[in-house]
Amino acid sequence: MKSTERRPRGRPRALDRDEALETALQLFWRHGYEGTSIADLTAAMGVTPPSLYTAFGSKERLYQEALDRYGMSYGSFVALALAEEPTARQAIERILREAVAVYSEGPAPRGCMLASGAVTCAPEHAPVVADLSRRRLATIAGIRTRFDRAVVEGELAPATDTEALAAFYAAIVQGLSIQARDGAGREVLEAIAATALRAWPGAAAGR
Amino acid sequence: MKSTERRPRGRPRALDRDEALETALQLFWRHGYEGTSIADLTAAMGVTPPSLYTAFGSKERLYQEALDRYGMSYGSFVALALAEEPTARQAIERILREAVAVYSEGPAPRGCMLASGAVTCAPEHAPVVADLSRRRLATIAGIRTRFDRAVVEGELAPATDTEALAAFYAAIVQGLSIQARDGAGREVLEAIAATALRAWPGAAAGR
DNA sequence: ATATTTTTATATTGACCGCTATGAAAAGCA
DNA sequence: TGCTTTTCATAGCGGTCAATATAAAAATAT
Repeated sequence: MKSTERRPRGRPRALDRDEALETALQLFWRHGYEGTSIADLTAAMGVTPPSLYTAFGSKERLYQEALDRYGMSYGSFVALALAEEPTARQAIERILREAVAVYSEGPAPRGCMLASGAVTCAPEHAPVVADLSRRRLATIAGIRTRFDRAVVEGELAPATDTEALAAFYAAIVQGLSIQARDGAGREVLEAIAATALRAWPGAAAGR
Repeated sequence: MKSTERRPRGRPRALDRDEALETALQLFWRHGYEGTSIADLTAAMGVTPPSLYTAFGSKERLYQEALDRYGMSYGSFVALALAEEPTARQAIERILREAVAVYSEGPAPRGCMLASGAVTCAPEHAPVVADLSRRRLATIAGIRTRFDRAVVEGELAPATDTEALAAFYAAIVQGLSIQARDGAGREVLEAIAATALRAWPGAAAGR
């Protein structure tokens, strides 16, 4: 019996916090931080501004929570691949494969929420840009750490510039994100990924 | 003698159109379309709104003119490299080299104005996004055309997927742009470019 | 029943958005 | 010296921005 969950004191909230956060994620993903207004958010959630503010505090904090949620759902494939795949090479292959799938999904492709979110914006929103930048750098650092492990395990040569290699594959993912939003076909995106794998250390280049 | 230039009838304009356009280019480059307000623009130009509107029509048209100017100045190196370099390979090398230099320039790196300009934004500004997308696609098409020529000239194998190869190097440039804005050092950016060249058809991959 | 607590909706807040109506200022033309 | 033409600065247009003051509504607690 779950009767241990006592109802709190006041009026029960009509807003499903989890559902509302998913709605915010979708809007921010498609239109970015500056391109999504509080009015857009409340209309899509079916609530009024005060409900949104008591639940999430501010637009900026709501955006950060949406980014967290993205990292634990649509964007989780990167960390999962790095942790689960037996080799760094296989991890990168899976990351590129899944990036193509996620970024080109739906009638209006959305790319990567981190890469396409808020690269440029007004000076007063600099904290948002800095936060996004930090998240992108953290992703690259994660890839690099996996490459360092591959060096220790003998998969990659000791002289490998793991920082540069991680930055390279991150650049590919960022390029995939932009071109997906530009409407590039899945075949083109897959071809970009395949070409990027030709740069893998020691790999034989194709024709 | 250049006396053939008759002064027009009315009050002479205090606004130097060329100088004002360069100012707009810089602001739009740093802060994007939505992140730059008319007030920002007029303040930086040292004029009042009516002067800006008589000279450029609207914010959207000013942005387009700024993009045109970018393509003929800071961004011209792509078309120049494609036209001037004797081989496609040398053209790509030069594009990557100059992209690193231009994107990481200055105290606050600006990346590529086309790649970082307005990937996501409010639905009402969809025409701006579409215009930028069109310019990015045109750049890729230009690279692809150069690659097709390289196939005809025997530099690249007839079976080369020139569309995919062009999209790949465009993705690298887009990734360079984002990471430059994120503060990546010049060495990292150069290493990304060097890694990308390892994917060149027939090239021997490094360690 | 009454009090307490929390969330809700209504209605605004001041600031800023892109843009423009109005009329004065500055030039050439007669 | 007018008269015409064009650009200029002042001031403000309606609209939207993110965020809130206020108070009614809806639950538990006493």
